[in-house]
Parts: sequence; C-alpha cells; structure tokens
Amino acid sequence: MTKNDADAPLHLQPYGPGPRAAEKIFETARDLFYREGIRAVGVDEIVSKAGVTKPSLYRSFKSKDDLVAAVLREVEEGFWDRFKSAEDAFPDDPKAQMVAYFEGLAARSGGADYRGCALSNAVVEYPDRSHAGRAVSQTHKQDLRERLRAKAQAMGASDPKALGDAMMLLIEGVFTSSQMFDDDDKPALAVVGAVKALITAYCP
Amino acid sequence: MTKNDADAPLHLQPYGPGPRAAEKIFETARDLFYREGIRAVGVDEIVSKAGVTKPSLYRSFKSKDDLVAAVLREVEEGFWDRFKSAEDAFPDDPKAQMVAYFEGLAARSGGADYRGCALSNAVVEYPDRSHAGRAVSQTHKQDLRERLRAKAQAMGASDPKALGDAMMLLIEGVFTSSQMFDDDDKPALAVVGAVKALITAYCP
DNA sequence: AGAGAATGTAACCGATCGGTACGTACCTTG
DNA sequence: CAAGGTACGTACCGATCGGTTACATTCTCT
Repeated sequence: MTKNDADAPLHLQPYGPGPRAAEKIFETARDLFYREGIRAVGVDEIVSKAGVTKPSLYRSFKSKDDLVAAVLREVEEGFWDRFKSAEDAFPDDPKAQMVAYFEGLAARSGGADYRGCALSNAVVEYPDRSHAGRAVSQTHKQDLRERLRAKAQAMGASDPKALGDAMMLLIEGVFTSSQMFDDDDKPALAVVGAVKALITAYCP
Repeated sequence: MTKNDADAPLHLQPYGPGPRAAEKIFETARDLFYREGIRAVGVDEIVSKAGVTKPSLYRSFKSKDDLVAAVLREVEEGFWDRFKSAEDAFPDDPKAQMVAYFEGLAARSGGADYRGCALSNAVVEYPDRSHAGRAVSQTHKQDLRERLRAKAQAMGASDPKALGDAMMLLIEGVFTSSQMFDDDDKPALAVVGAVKALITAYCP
C-alpha cells in the first residue's frame, strides 16, 4: 500500500507528485489576501496558516510581491472564466451576454463575505505603479475596458466607447460598494436594471 | 520684538497660540494617506515629514487609527461640501443638481494624482469592521446612499431606490476606476452621459 | 537500496511597526 | 523674577515586517 493513494480525492492525498507546499502557500495566500487585504497579511501568517515554513515560500516565490502578483494572475483567470461563461450562454447576442454577466455579478456580490474584486482592491492598496501586483491589475483593467467597448460595438451602440465605459463604471461600482454595506439589500442589486437601461439608451 | 509676530502670515509664525504640531500632523497625514495609502504610511513617516516628533502625534491622537478616523471625518466634510455646492447651484432642480455633481466629479477624477475617494479606499484597506476609520467610511456611505435615494425621489423617479443605487454605483465606479488608468481618457468621463441616460430612463 | 528533489528546523538579519517614559524649552501668570 | 503649566523633543520599548542562512529530514522515483 503506497502512501500516494490514487483512489483518494486529490486534496486528501498525503503526498502528491511535485511541489505541494507551494500550492498550499498559494491558496492560503489567495484566501487571506482577499479576506484581510494584502498589506494586512504577513508572510509569517501565510506560512503558519498554510502549515508550512517560510523557506518553502521563498523557494517558490521570489518575494511577497511576487506571490501577490501570482495570486492576482489567477484571480484574473477566474474573472475571464466568469465573463466568458456569460458569453457562451448567449452566443451572438452581446446584449444578453452582458445582462447575464451583470446578473451573475449582482448575485455574487450579495454574500456577506464578498470583498469585491481582488484586482481592484490591489490597485487601491498599492498606489505605487512599480508594484508587480498593481501592474497585473492595471493591465487587466485595460483589457476589460477594451473588451467592454468591443461588446458595446457588437451591440450596435451609437457611442460604443461611452457605453463600454459606463458598463466599466457599473462593474467597479459593484466591486467597491458591495464591501461597504452589511445588509442584504446592497446597492449592487440595482446594477442589472441600470445596465439594461443604459444598453437601451445607447442602442437605438 | 516678541517671537509671536502678529504681522507674519499664520503658517510662518514661530509659535502661535494653541497646538501647532497637531495641525501639521493632521494635514501631513491626510496628504500621505491619500497619496500612498493608509497602511503604507507609518507614524514615523508622518511625524518626520510634518517636521515634528512622535510623542506630539500621540498627545493629540490616541492612536494611528484615531488619526485615521479624524482625517476621514474631514474628508467626509469635504465630500458634502462639494455635494451641497452642486445642490446650491440648481435650487429646486434635483436633476440638474445631480448632473452638476457628476460633472464636477468627472472633472476632478481626471487628474494624474487622483486617487479616488479616501473613504472608499479606507474600506478596501480595512476589511475589519472594528476599525475606527472603516466605521466613519461605512456610515458616510450609508448616508450618501440615502441622500441619493431622496434625490431620486425628488426627481420623481418611478423607482427611486433603483435610481439612487444606480447613481451610487456610478460614483463608486468613478472613484475606483479613475485610479487604474493612467491616460487622460479615463472611463470616468462617461459618467455624465451615463447618469443623464439613467435619469431619463428612470424618470418618466 | 540508493539518488535526488522537496520540505522542515531553527535560527538569524536589518528595518520598521505602533507606542511610551522621561527630560527640556517655552510662554504665561503671580 | 519665580512658579507652573504647556508644548515639544530625545531616546527607547517590544513586536513584527520581509527575507535569508546552513543543515537535517522526509518523501519519490528508479
């Protein structure tokens, strides 16, 4: 009986192939960064809660900032997964795609533990342009902006840039505002109606 | 010749009446917090750049968090000043008032050193509800939300809550998004058109 | 069984964190 | 001029920050 039981679920295997500490560090850091903020979480807290030690962190990541950037890259992947999932739900119907995305966004933002977008939060936490994590976030937001504009164009909007940017503002508005209201009735619930109204107004 | 030269400008008086160090600390902290983020600024940096010493800080403020809360309270005052100034510009015309506020907001958000709303940023920096600064921010945002809803009602909106919350999302969207784009052509510029479209859509 | 990779142990580093005990210079008041 | 209160600075505190070292141990694969 080997210790690497292939029948057991992956996350319960005592020792899988390849680096394990790195993954635990990564996932622990991702959760802690999101819940408590990046600056509020020290490397000691990360390795402690991950059940590993500090040298393991620095064997897999050059620095804390490097770990932050890696986490944010994964967060970005998750964002695009959700975005594309809304696209796939309504092929060739950009309006329905965006409405679907905003509906999912509004639903997600309702949770009590919702803390908005980790990429947006990182921008707030790191005003310094030279920070690796900020660079990841900023590039992503530029990509998103272009994507929204293209989507507005596909809708046949009279002013695609204006509609795209308006959707951008709504998205960021949901991200930030959902963190500051504890009740179940957050402003973010109004976003679906708002985006529908905007689409109608900008698409003759 | 006394050292307290009444003819000299106030900020150059060697020793004025009452506490001087506290004001320098307060203003220095306000600027540093906004530019670099609250968590990124230590008390040593504050007193150093204010040209005073640390005990002076702790004689006027119980803790760093207390200083943060004090700064945020002043920031809130500034916000309402700008908000009311837009109201005063168009008495008895809530639509024009809000458009005026959003125009001012869009104009302010264009600057390269614009870092959004310090109150919103504080919420992002301090997920912990028990932080004094977060409490100031959160209460202010609740007040703003109610104010916006009342404004929507005064407009005769069909769904005042929805329009008020939609304006809330736009405002927060401008605050956050303006930090992540370095070019002059920020998404925030679309906010005036967006709010006009929303007002039109929600006010039959 | 043995080689090599991955991880843990146990320190340690200088810098900075928020916060404070204590001494000193100043201005006002008698 | 003497006294007292106020405003401020010097020097320091323990804790934590991000990061590093040398070395022992454990697991995996062949």
